[in-house]
Amino acid sequence: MSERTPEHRYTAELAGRIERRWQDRWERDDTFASANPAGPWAAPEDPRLADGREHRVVMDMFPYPSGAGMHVGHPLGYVATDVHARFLRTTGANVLYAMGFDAFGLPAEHYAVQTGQHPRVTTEEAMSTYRRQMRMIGLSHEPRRTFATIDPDYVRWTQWIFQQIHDAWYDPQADPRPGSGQSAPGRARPISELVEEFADGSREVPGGRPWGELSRAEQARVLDGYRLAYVSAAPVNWCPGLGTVLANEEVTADGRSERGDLPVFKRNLSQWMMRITSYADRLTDDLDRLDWPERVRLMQRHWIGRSTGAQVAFPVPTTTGGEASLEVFTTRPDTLFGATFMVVAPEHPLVGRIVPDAWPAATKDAWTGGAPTPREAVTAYQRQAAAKSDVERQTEGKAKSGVFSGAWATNPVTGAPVPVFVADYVLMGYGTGAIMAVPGQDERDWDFALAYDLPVVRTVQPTPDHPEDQAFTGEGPAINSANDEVSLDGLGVEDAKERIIAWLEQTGRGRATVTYRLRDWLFSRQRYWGEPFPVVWDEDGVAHAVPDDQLPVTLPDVPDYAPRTFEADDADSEPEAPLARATDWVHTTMDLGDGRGPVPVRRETNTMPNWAGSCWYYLRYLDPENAAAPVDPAVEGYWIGPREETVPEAPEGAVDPGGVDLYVGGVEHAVLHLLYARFWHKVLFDLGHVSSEEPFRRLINQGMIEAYVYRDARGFPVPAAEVEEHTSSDGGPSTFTWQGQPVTQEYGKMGKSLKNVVTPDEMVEQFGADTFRVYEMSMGPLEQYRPWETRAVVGSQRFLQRLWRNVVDEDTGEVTVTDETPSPDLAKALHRTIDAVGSDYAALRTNTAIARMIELNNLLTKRDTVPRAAVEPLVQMVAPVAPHLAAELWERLGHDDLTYAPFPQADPALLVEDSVTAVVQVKGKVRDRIDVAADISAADLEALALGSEKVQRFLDGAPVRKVVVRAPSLVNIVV
RNA sequence: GCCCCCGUAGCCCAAUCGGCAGAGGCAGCCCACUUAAAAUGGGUUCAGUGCGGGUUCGAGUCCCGCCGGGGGCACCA
Repeated sequence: MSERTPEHRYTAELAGRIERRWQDRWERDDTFASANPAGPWAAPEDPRLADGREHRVVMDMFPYPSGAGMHVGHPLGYVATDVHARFLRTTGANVLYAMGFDAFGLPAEHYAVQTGQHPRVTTEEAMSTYRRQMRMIGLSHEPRRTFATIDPDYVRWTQWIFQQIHDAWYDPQADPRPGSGQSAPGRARPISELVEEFADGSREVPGGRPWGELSRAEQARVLDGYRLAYVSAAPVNWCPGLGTVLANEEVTADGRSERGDLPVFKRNLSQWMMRITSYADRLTDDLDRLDWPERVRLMQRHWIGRSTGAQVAFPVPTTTGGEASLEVFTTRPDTLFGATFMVVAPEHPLVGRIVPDAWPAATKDAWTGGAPTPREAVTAYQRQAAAKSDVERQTEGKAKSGVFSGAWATNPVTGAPVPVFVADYVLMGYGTGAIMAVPGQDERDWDFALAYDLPVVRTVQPTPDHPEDQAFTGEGPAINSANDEVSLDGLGVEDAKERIIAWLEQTGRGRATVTYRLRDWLFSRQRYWGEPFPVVWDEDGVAHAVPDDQLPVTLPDVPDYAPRTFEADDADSEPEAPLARATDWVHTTMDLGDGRGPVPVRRETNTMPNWAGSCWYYLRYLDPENAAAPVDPAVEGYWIGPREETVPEAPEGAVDPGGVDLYVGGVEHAVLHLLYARFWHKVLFDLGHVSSEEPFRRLINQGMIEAYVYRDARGFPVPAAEVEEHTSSDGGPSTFTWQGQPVTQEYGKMGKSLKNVVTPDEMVEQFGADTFRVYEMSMGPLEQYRPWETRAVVGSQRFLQRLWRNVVDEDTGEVTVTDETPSPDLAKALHRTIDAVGSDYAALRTNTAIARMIELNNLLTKRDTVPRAAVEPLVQMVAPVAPHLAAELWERLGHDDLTYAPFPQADPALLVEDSVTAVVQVKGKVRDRIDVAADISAADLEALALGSEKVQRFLDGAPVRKVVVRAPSLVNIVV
């Protein structure tokens, strides 16, 4: 700083002093504490809980604290929610704004392995960096509501919720809970109610034997078929390079791990699953009742992938002389007459029972794969398919391979024999794992029919211009679709579907059905740094919940917490849980409360995925110190219970699902965290623990702040901060150099390896936190991606400096405002600004709010004196974005804390104009402007416009055909 | 291949219902202050809205077709 800088100029240095002072004061005074109506913090006398006062829960997706700390992109959403929370406090609402940490997970474990420290130590360090940075930029989180997912008290309730889910089953016939907005039956119920129904015979036990005759282990196995959290040996995604199994949502389309980009293999492993598929309908339907970005709702709908169609039975003889029923799922039952062959997945369980000893007479050479018998052909094909990784299947593209099973099924509508093929383009995990192939109307089936010389029957009339050599997947009248009992000929696709389903149901050959792309959620991981399952196994191999008084089950210390990883493509490796190494911890005795007394047990050694902690943290913010429940029901109902009014675009008559009022976070969680959390929340709703049906009522995806990357001639990134720009004189594009060498510019993410990271710490140091906040908020709409440009930050600093100077003399530090009454023009400008800024804040249009405030501030700057009555409301308006500066000015202006000072009210009388400038157009082009009274009548305005000299000149005597008048602003004359 | 989002000054962005293309910021240029520079203050230049059609009295905004950028899904029967 030069000695010539005025002593009281709003510099980064002064800003820093002001900011630290107010941060200390807010902390000391507990300024941002919100009021709870019940639970351990009940404060019913708090005025904010009075009738008619609003309440709002505002939150961000909590961070996963990495050792590197935040760069300027991370706090974008945090600043936006902070601005909104601060604004809402000035409207009198009880505002809950809190932040915690998502602290379990693989990166923390990796980082810990690298640094040789326990993950808890490195995680705590990272969290304290984040806390420092969040305090530094003035986020108004409520300190007493913070926690981390690794806190034992939090883990205790995560484990408790797991047990609730484990001890529940989904009854598709059960009535929804009262108050629910569900349109169809279905609800989770306690598993004890299922046991009662089995025991008293009101529900048949699968397998047919009476419940009492089943052994403990047999009963457990039956219940596993119902529990919402269960152990299954189904094929799962095994990632040897990470040493853990992964959920479908964590595997990319090309069969690699989302984290680390390593190969993933399908393996049959015994793992914990969550029965999220039971909620598929509600998870799809209830999206309509949420105020979420359309693309996120679309992504969830696609992920759940509900499709309606029919299940149809094709009879097929078995090798033992009997008859089996090969069930297929189709979305096009109207094309059943064109089903000329069938395809089953290589893993289909029926394959073993239908493959004959010898090739039947009609077998074509191309069908056998060169094998002497069907059994050999099928076995060879199965082996070949199993050895293929998903990556290989991908690279093979759409070329169809397969082999004839030797079996002929019967098309139930035509009675014709159809050959059954085994091919890997049919997936065991979708539908029934078997399809009826209709080459005439399906491209994949067409390709297969072509490759294996199979007949094609068109059952939908193609359009005249449709090529002969392609499947026709469009709409058209049915053809070739009749038997003695039913005819679809001439019907459109929808009508044909309806008629054939009716016939199938009448004759017992099939039924309408719904199928989903969504699979159950694989919930166990082979890693150390996660929540231990609150589960032990007894000597019968039965899983038991750890009794409630022994929660939380805490992580044991192990000699080596690193996951056991393997060569990335070692598909045959076996997962190995790090907790299994803590043998003293694993083998213990426990009284399971079933009358047996203490028995030897083995602890579950898998841990939960890190999604577990983020599935319910928003609930814990509401009541973080409750020792009796995850959240007091009265507290939950107050904060996030259903509202009277629905979200803006909810369907007519919908019931509001409740949930957090504003949730801001990245779109990368569209089908992971956001789907999982919705699922848990619905289970908790069904079991009566919460009154809301959804966790997040309104969601906004904040955009990402990106940055330019500069590369030298070798393509290596150079430090972006040291690059010099050279503008060209002829208006062409700029060139860039680093240390005299030419470098290229590209646009991308901010990252350490790209040498373009800018940290909030640097920005606060150079400009102050308020300037940093104003800059981030003025860059554009919250949802937008935008490039960071450090040299542009000075614009925000100038704004705050000018505001400061409008109140405080830079040389003396004296407050200079006057008590004069603002001129009518200034008063109008002020009230228009108040009106616009208020609605902009409410709608989270902070960028335009800031532009309005700059405009008003520039107006004040031009004046010789600044009236107190004009600048005080401006200080209040600026407070959400620049809270420290505003608090300081507010105090210097002679007031107390402004956190809860009511937002300025616009005087409606000052919003209306006495006169306006009306535009007169001739044929849509502006030809004149005239000042008219704001309440001028259409007829008067038209007369004025037609009388305009300029207009007459442009009309040039041409007859007027039509005059469009939009009083008082516009007239358009058409000739 | 299918689906979704976005293209407005050199750059970031405004423009409630279809009604004057410009609120705000950066950069550039000019001026003041300064021995000078920085900082600060004042002023100012700059686009007809990616391209081509259409609807309309009137289109950045609505419709159709392209082009470019970003994202999601991808043998899902």
